[in-house]
Amino acid sequence: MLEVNKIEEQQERIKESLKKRNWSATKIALVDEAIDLNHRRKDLQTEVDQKKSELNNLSKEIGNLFKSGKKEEANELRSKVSDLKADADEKEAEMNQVINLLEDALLSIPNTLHESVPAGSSEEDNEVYKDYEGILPNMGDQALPHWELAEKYNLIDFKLGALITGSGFPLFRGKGSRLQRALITYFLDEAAKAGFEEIVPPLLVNEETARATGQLPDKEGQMYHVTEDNLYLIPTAEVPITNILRGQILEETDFPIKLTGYTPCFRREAGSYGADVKGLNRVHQFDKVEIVQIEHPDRSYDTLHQMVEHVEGLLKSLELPYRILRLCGGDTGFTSALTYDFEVYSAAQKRWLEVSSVSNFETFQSNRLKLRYKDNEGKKRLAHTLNGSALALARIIACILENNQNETGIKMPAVLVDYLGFERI
RNA sequence: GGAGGAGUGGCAGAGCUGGUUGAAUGCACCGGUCUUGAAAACCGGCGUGCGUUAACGCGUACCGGGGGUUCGAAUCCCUCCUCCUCCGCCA
Repeated sequence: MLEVNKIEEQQERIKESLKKRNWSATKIALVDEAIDLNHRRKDLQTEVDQKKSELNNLSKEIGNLFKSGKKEEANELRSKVSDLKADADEKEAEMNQVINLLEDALLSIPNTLHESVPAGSSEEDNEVYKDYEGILPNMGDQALPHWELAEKYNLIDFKLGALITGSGFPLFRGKGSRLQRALITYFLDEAAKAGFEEIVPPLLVNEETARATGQLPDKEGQMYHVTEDNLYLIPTAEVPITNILRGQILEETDFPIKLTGYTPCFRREAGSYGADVKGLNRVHQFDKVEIVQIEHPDRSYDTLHQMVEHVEGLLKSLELPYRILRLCGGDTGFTSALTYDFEVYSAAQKRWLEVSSVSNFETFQSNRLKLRYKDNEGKKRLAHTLNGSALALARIIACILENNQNETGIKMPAVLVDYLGFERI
């Protein structure tokens, strides 16, 4: 959520950013509405405070009168105060109404984009920030897509997953599960080497937590909701891990805070269909190692690029063809100011699959989180939050299987061999 | 799940027969005096949000969250959450 004061100060910049996100003029008017509501809120606040002040003074007077035994006078004043009170209550109710409207308006305005974000409406307009440097593998027509390889070598059973739960819940087995576990451990080890503290967070979160990182209300329908207890299954480890810092006031020397965690991620993915959801391309449950950083505003973009490098290092070590995209305005997430996506080339499907998304949220999350730090002058300021997948497993597995296959089996990336205990499937 | 107890400022800990209590006191912290320096001692300061102000400041709200009673609530009532103790159940 953007800070109200910032909206007023930077309204032109914010409106430009909304245009980049492909917002219509009528929707952009929301910014003016928010500013207007904020003015009304301030006016009402002043009025309410005044009335309350009056009320407080009279109440004190009544107290004093009682104390000094002037009961009649006290009672007389008491009846007079009632009207004033009703008046103040009414104004306060009005103010609360305005606050709610303002809140709604603020919640529906996405983060302000970084200046480097290209304009555009959909993924077609994303900028290739770093293209693949080699020649894309050509496996020929006999190459099998990963779901066929998975069946051939008994690695993943999609039918069993569907039987037990439903489609989009793959069941890994044998060397398939082993590969899964090897990747998780490898990614966590690499994150640890890069200085990230490992976290095992809860997989269900409450409403407040989901709100603080911006999943609510924006992605309400994307999360599985346990209504009985009003808890949500996490769509990413970002949610519980970033919330670790909720409400904290940091010292400048605490930066950077680097956290990582492996969790399964649950996503309803309502509305997806076709080739997009075939095999591991898009599933309701997948595993992911997430990296989260809390940074000083002056350094958050350097940090973003370090995180990009970290992810890049992982993909290089796995010997997968990858490219990096800078997301355009229309494709950048609601909460993000700048997002880099990583895609790996799935050689049998002959398509790029997204495996990581690295974002700087600037103060958009920390405003909701109330995550601040004391600057040199002792003033409290909002910190910047960042996160990235490092990495999301399902599609990585799809690519490893497809890209490394030949007639006799599938070769495992060298960095995984020690974790796996075998070189080939 | 059942019974009981508790949640107050960075921490500890008063207040809880409703009325200068935003909150005693101690510790911690910051500034000063003293000292060659430090410690001790002494003096002063020391929460946050919102509104207002050029600023000093002033107003308002906040004593786990929400709601209620009252002219007035940290103090009374309801409800939810969390923690502790005991019982039950259980990986």
